[in-house]
Amino acid sequence: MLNSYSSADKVLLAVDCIIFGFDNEGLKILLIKRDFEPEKGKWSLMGGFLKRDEVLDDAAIRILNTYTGLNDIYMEQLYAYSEIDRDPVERTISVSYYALINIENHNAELIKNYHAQWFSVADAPNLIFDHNEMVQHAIRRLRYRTSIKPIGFELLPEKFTMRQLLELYEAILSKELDKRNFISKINSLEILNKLDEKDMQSSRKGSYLYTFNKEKYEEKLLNDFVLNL
Amino acid sequence: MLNSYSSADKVLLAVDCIIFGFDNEGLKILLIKRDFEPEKGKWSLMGGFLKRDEVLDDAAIRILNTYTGLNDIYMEQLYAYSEIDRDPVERTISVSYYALINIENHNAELIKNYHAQWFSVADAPNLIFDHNEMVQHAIRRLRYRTSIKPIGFELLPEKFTMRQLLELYEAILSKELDKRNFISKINSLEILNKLDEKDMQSSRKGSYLYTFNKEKYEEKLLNDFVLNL
DNA sequence: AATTATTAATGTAGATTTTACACTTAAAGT
DNA sequence: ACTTTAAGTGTAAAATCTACATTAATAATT
Repeated sequence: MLNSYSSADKVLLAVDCIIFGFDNEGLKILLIKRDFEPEKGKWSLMGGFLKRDEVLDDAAIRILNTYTGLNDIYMEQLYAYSEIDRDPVERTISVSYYALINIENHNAELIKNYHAQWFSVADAPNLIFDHNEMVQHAIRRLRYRTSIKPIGFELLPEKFTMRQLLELYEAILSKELDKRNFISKINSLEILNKLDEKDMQSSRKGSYLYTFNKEKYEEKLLNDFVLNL
Repeated sequence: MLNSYSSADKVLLAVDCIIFGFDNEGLKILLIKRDFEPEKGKWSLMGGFLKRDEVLDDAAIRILNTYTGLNDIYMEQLYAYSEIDRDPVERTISVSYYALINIENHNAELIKNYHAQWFSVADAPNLIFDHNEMVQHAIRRLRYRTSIKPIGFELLPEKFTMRQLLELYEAILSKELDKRNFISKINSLEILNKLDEKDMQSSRKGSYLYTFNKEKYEEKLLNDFVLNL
């Protein structure tokens, strides 16, 4: 019988999380040093096994929480990896998820509780299993996402300057953008509130701070647009 | 211990295949009438369980072959579905795949061997489990794909008219396209060979037949473009 | 043989969008 | 008051996109 449930093989199903962060040094990913075998001591994505009574989205949230203490992070499913020997211990299929978080808001907790560490995407260490591939895949997805949905709310501090937003986009797309063109394209999305307040850290003149207009931002999350940067 | 392999739950991992076809009536999907419980007799995607020694891509190919006799169909992974009760018999996570095939080349075999049937995407029957959702998801993906990669090679006969190609795009995007603008945009991709031969079925005047330029087509498959139709 | 009917094939002007590019301004520091 | 630094701002040319109508080729009909 082709489709008998009882004769079908069962497998371990893992979830691995790619967490992107951003600070003024650029785009970062969060990695942990494995504290168990195999590959103990090597750098790795945060991963764990799906539980019997759990959906994948929840597993991703739980696993992220386990390793970082982070709560309520919206993660997006990326891809299922199934090479036979991708995990040397036992046949394991892994579904990857990615999320964007703000480094500064969470740094303290991270460092305190776990051997987790932020790395620049550009010079991250070699990772276990197929995790390097997952990261590359996630970056591609993030780039694509940037062209159809707003980005930044999750990655930037609540108040941010236009330069910070520009540099975020430059980091994700890994190319230079024209400042004036960028500003007018971003403004045309109408997702920003310009505050009266200025940030005086970065220059003598100071630069205006912005916040995201949450309603407009979320509307744009639902209704994709096309943004050619 | 957080990550012990031995204590982790194992699950059934299924693969479901969304097969798109195209003929002069529009975009179609291929469905089977389940010949086993649960939901025996209802319409369903072609699905099966991943084997222990098999990667997902191969499982998709095997399952498609099992239900249609089709070989060597390139399928693309779509998404992993994991709602707890999505399959009423047993906890099953399903990874969906989609593919594009040419209806005419394969019809005979299909009908002969299985209770498989083509349905217009527009008026397909209600499907079991979460298969409706999978189909909707696949259509969205197909639309997106159409805007960044060439399409048609897998769906159209070897020789086809510009009108057939136009109607394929219209079916996928479910909107009318301006014929002249379409032609010039497609031509700018430089993936077509115009033959000296004409198809005389469709009109008195006859319309030129085209083939895809395989090299150019495959190059464009690798290097995405932007196609605004 | 001439006429009719049908779909194929083709080009352009105006609107919109994108791109490239440089000077002035505000404020702090000296 | 002078210097320094990054912020802020507009436009003209180029490229792309859109809307749109006539002629051409052939088979079928008379």
